[in-house]
Amino acid sequence: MKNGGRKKATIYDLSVLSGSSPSTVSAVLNGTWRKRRIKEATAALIRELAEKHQYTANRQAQGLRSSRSGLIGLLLPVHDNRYFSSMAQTFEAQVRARGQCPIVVSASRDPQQERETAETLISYSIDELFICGATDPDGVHEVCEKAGLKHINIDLPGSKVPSVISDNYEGGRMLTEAIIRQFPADRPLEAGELYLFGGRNDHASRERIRGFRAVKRNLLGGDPDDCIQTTGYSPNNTRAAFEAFHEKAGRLPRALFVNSSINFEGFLRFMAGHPHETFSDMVVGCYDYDPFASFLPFPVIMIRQNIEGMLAKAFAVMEEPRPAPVTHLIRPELIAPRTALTGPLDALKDVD
Amino acid sequence: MKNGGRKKATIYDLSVLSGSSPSTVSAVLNGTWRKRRIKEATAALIRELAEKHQYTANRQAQGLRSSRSGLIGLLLPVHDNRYFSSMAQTFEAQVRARGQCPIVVSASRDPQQERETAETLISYSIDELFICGATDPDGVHEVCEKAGLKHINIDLPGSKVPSVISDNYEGGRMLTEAIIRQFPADRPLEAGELYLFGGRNDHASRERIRGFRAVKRNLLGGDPDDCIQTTGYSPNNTRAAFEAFHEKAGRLPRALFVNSSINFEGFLRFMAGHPHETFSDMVVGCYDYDPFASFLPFPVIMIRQNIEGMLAKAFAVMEEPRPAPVTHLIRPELIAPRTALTGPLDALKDVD
DNA sequence: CTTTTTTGCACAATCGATGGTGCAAAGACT
DNA sequence: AGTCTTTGCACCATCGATTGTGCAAAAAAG
Repeated sequence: MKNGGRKKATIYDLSVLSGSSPSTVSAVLNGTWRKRRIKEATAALIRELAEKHQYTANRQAQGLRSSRSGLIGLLLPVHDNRYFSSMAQTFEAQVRARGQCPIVVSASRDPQQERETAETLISYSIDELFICGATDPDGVHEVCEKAGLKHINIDLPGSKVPSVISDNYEGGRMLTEAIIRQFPADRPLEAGELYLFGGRNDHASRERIRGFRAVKRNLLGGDPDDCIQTTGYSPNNTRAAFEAFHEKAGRLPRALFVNSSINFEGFLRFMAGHPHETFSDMVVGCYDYDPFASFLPFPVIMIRQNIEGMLAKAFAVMEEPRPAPVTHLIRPELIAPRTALTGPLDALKDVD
Repeated sequence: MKNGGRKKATIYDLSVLSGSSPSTVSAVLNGTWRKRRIKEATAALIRELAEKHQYTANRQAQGLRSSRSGLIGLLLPVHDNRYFSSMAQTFEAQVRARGQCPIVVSASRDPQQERETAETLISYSIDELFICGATDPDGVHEVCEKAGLKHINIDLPGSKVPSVISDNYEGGRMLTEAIIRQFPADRPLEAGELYLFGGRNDHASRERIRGFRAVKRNLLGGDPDDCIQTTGYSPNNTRAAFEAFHEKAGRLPRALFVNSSINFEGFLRFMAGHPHETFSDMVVGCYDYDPFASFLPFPVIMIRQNIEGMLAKAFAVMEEPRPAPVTHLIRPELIAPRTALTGPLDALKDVD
């Protein structure tokens, strides 16, 4: 142990050791030293000492002085879901690439928790906030606005700042069409056999449903309201809806459009209580991609939202000086059954 | 907009407004005011003003003064995986319940990135660090130790501080036995038909393999080395191992023990290139639980690690004054095929 | 009406880094 | 040698909250 091994070195420590003033040390270590006409030799000495004593700047002190922290926040509904956790993974990589520190938190889709979480992040002087899948983006906006914090919406749009979201209408169309086309010409799907389950009254669900209805009407004709069951996002409510349907109709629809992978988990819970045969001839489309879901015992067509695309766009928009509060749509991708895509995990090197 | 709507109020602002000194305001707002014998009326006035002006403390300033930040870190290998994202979700809840702010970051299973990430967190003066699934826990330990940061290992053990991990040996035994018992008595599994794929030379893999061998030897007899294929954690390497096996043997083993859900993703990639029939009579056991994986077209027996249990234990150990650097084992749970468990998501209320 | 005690609070130093300002020493120029 | 520049750096206030210390005014005791 070269140094005391205990407390972290500060610019004051280096100042004493180098015989320079703290401000000189600071300038050398934060890169502004040329502007301050510090001699190359002085700088070299200080850098060497910093290295030797493993100096790292105290970010709290830096942040206090500059009212910036180097932290970039991502506010998620939940972590444990492939869509959002991929979002977190990709976000981290992009923030790191910009030399800042990502901080990812979830707020449970609860408007109040969303606002409180934003407040907390603000108290740490985060520099920017990406609001992903928020139930009340404009509520979070208020909080950010008041603190002068730059922010942007992802996945679900707000009205006060720019939003970057999945093209849910187009995705809903693609998925619906793929479901219908999955059936053979000699026994085609009929209008009463295609149901949508899941989602609630948020922008994403509404747009997906709009796409669903448009294509369904076009290809199959009629579309009575009971073909659409908005169950909310809770797996258990979704399961209950399937149970109720099955109870009443004596069977499941031949084809399902499931609003999200979280709703799909509700379907799994239903599956657990029913034998294989119940699902043997059905086709399921799910808005969201999960590799394991793609290999279930019936054809599962999935929509993979373009997470990298959305985040890249969001970062780009963030850099604009005064971006207009418009909504940018990013096209998602249709994934055929039994497809295992590569993901952020593949970027890792696998040491042994 | 009642206040200026721009900058955040500070204790100095409230000091002017209330006619008290900044230190009095500070004491009132951080709860130490009784100790300082501040009058009830004064405190009430200040609280009222704070409320009115939506005062929130600047955590950077607080942290600078106290060299604590209220941040509790969780260092993960990756986000986008159900096991680790559930870990993140549960961690968040536990930290929030303690009135602190969770900060979750990933370090890609790369020893150097692990250390650098820890350094970064330290520069923000985090108060505690939970090191989960680190490739080099003792390396991270060095960094924490030097900064005087309390820390603990989860999921993979280190030797310098306490560790709380899954009982991988017992889990490996349970899973192996369940796989073997899944086969009917009239056509039992034979020794040469049970293979283990995935994992590498880390503690978890070694213990699982040890459990696998013990049970296999006991129930089926012999266990040649080629029944164990440690492919690392990369999905693509895992896939390649399956391809190679299939190429050589002309078929897959009847039974598989897959080391983790990430390795299972490698198996999915293999599956994508082969027809259904290839898997029709096989049984797969996977160390990790994923709800979708549980419903694949063949029996999938899974191990659900007790995440809540591990974290609860870890928090408990953290509170001990000088905990011994021992490893605490938490028993995982065997999950039968076609099981959809509830998870952290179910704690959310689903508003509409 | 003093002396002692208690109450209620203000003052000022401090945490570590930053950046504006000022000033001595060295060099350039007349 | 005297004036003007340039170089190289030190000094000090500042960011917002915390905390040890000190000291008036009020209350209690004598």
